[in-house]
This record gives sequence, C-alpha cells and structure tokens, in this order.
Amino acid sequence: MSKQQESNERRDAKRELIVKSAIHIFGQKGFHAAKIQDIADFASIGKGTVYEYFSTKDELFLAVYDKWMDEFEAQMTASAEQHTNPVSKADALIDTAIDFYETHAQYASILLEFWAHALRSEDTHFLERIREMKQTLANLGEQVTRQLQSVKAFTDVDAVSFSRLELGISDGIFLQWILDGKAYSLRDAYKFRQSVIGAGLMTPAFRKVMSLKTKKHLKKGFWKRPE
Amino acid sequence: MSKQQESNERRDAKRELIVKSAIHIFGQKGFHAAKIQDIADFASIGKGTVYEYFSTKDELFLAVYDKWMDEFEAQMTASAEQHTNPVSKADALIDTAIDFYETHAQYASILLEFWAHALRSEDTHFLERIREMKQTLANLGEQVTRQLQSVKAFTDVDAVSFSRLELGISDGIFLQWILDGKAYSLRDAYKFRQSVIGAGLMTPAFRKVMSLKTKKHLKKGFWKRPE
DNA sequence: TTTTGCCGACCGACGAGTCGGTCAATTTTT
DNA sequence: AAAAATTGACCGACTCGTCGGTCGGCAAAA
Repeated sequence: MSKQQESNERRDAKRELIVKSAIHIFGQKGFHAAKIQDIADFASIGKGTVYEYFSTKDELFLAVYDKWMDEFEAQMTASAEQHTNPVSKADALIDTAIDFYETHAQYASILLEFWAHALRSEDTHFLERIREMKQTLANLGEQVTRQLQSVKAFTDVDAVSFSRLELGISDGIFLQWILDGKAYSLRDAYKFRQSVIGAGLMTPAFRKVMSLKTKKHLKKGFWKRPE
Repeated sequence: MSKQQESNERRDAKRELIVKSAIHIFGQKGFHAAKIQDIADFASIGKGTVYEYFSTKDELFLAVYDKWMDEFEAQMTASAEQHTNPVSKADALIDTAIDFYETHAQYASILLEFWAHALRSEDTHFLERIREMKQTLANLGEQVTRQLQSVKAFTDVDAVSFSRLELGISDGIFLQWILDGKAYSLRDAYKFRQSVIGAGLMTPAFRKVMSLKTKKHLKKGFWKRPE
C-alpha cells in the first residue's frame, strides 16, 4: 500500500468519524440546535478539525443525508438482487424498507428538517440528492412492477406512476407512524397497505360499475419521466 | 356593543394581523431564518408589540399552525356536510383536500419544520395539536368508509385503520409532489391513488390466490383507537 | 527542515427577548 | 367644559448569550 493511499484512508476514516458524530448529535438535537462544537466534542476532536473536512455546517448536513441514502439504496438494491421471483422480491423490498425505517426512526426529525432545508436552500444539491435517491428507488419499483405484470399477478397499470406512488405512500406511512408516537406496528401498517393496494377495496359489483373510470386512471398514471 | 367587547375585538384583530404576517414571513424564510423583527416590519408594528401578544417565537409558530389546521378542518367538515351520497362525499373530501394542499403548497416547508419541531420539543402542545387534527380527519374518513360499506361499495375492511392509512397516504403524496417540484398534477396523482386503492392491482386470478392473506390483513387493520 | 494535520482561543454578526418611556384615548376632578 | 390624572397599547434601542467560522501556532510525520 502506498503512502498516498494510507494517507487517503486515514483522511476518509476521520471524515467518517465526523459524519457519524454529526448523525448522533443532529439526531439528538436537530440541525439548528446542534452545535459544531458538540459534534467535535463527541468525536473527541477539535472544532477546527471539523472545518478541515467540511467547509460549512450545511455541507456536513448534506454528508449525513448522503450517508443514509447511500446505505438505504445499497440495502434495497442488495435485497432486490437476492430474489428472482417478483412476488418474493416485492416482499423483500418492503421488508428491507421497514427495517431501515425502524432502525432510523430516531432520526425522522432530521429527515423532515432536511427536506425543509432542501425546499428552501439556494443550493440545489439538497433537492438533487433527494430526487436522485427517489429515482433509484423508483427504477427498482418499476422493474418489480413490470415483472409482476409479466407473471400476470398485476394488471397493466402504468408501472412508472405506480412505483412513484408507492414511494410517496411509504414515506407517508412512515411519517404518520412517527407522528403517532409509534403507537402501532409499522410492519402491520405496511401489510395493511399492501393488502389494500393489492386487492382493492371495492366490492365486485361496485368494481364493475367503476371499471371504466379506474381503468382509465390506472392506465394513464400521473408521472412522466422527465427528459 | 360594550367598550369591553370593542377592546377585545381590537386585540383579536391585531393578533390576527400578527399571525398573518407570521405566516407570510415564516413561509418565505422558514422558522429559523425568520426574525421577529421581519414579522413586525411586515405587520407595520413594533417588535415589542409582537411580544405583547405572543410570549415566545414558539408560541407564535404554534398559532400559525393552529390557524391552518382550524381552516383545514373547517373546510373538510363543511365539504362532508354538503353531500349525503357517500361516493360523492368521498370525492368531495378529496377535492377539498387537494384544493387546500394546492393553495398552501408554498408553506410545505413550514409544515415539515413544524413536524420536526413537534417531534423534538419538550412542549407537548405541538404534537397534541397534530394528533387532534388527525383524529378529526380520521373520524370523518371512518364515517365515510362505513357509509361506503353500508351501500355495498366497499368491502368490510377495518374502517378505522383504513381512514388512518388514507391520512398517511395523502400526506405522503402531497410531500412527494412538493419534493418533485410540482412536476405533475396533484389531482392526477390523487385520482391515480384512488383508482389503485379502489380497484386494486391484482389480476382476478392472482387475487383469488392471495385472497385469504389479504382478507386477514384488511379485516385486522393496524390501528387501534387509543383508550 | 518541511509538510501536514490538528487545535481551540478568538472574533463578530446575530437575534430573541426586555424594559423604560411615549402618547393617545379615556376617566376623573375641578 | 376644561384641566388633570390615569391607563395601557405600543415601541425600538439595548442587552447578552450564542455559535459559525477563522487563524496563528503547535506537534507529529515525512
């Protein structure tokens, strides 16, 4: 191993340490209440050192989010690759997402702050990172949806729109679970959701009445791939 | 009209003015970046006067949220009362929600900040207000769901859980729409959601295979009324 | 000796909340 | 009716702790 590499690794390790401390402190106090000094103290390094690795607090915040999203994407992708049968693949993805949400529940308020920050910030990196992550997950979802359609499990709903819808729904359920003080099982909520979406709520008779209307919507979707 | 009443009205009017200014400034800059001075300037009053009506910035923030939620609840309730037919009532509620979301889109980041704030704050008022609002809407949803069931439009899914699920989904779709930069029609997204949830995605054959599993979940639900 | 990484004292902007004072309207006194 | 006294809503200059970011110097490595 070259000296160069060794030095790079040391640098990466320290950077990692700072990000981990930042996650801890941000998670505990929130972005605004968390002081750089707190993060430095927790990492047992000097405040100045933090600024050797990140030039602003915002940048550090972005790094924290990046780390989570990388991890989430990696877990979801790995989970998808472990299955060929689309039905079990879909189940596995949902399971993985729930696991991730549950282990990161304490950081939910950071997620909210991050989104709020992204919506307001001049710096487009924040929003870009969010959208990039969504795109990756949506691709995964779209692929699974198409597979489910090809084995005749799902009707020919617009796969792109459906996978986007799923992303929104997932976030919504997670958020609600957090705001409800985790008063119920997140897994139960997801299972319930899955059943509703899979089987639908209409009675057979009513479904027949509504069939034209719903078919149109399901085919049309709402989301178009941006050019 | 007594002098007393007149004075109270003047006070209420000024309070209202401050809250309105706060909405404007908070919406523009976010909770942390918004200065009390900004709000006072916008209302054309002195900074000290703001503190005659609200003893802390937090209290003012809560008042802003309160005003929105009162308005939202009122609109939803009014909307529900205008229909007796449950199918059109459900449509009307969704329409009203979309209208509200669309007109308040610019304040989405405040909503996120508020939630983050609520999750972290020592003061339980924030979370309580959120839950109170959710409860009101969930009751409305539950009622409509039961009506839909009584006219044999919906299967006998657990109405309490389903209305909760709907709340989570609604927020999720709204949030995603915002984060996606309002790149599509919110109404289309809701219509799509409605069709998916109504008709379900499974093919008839697959539905038959899964029927036992889904039935169990739909019946059981995930949300129990707290005692 | 030079370079690199590290450090924490220091700075200065900043903003929430305070408080002594003003003034216009109302009430009381003359 | 005029003058005096009282009230309280309103104000903004000020205080004071805070914290992101800087920088000069130190120590270890090269």
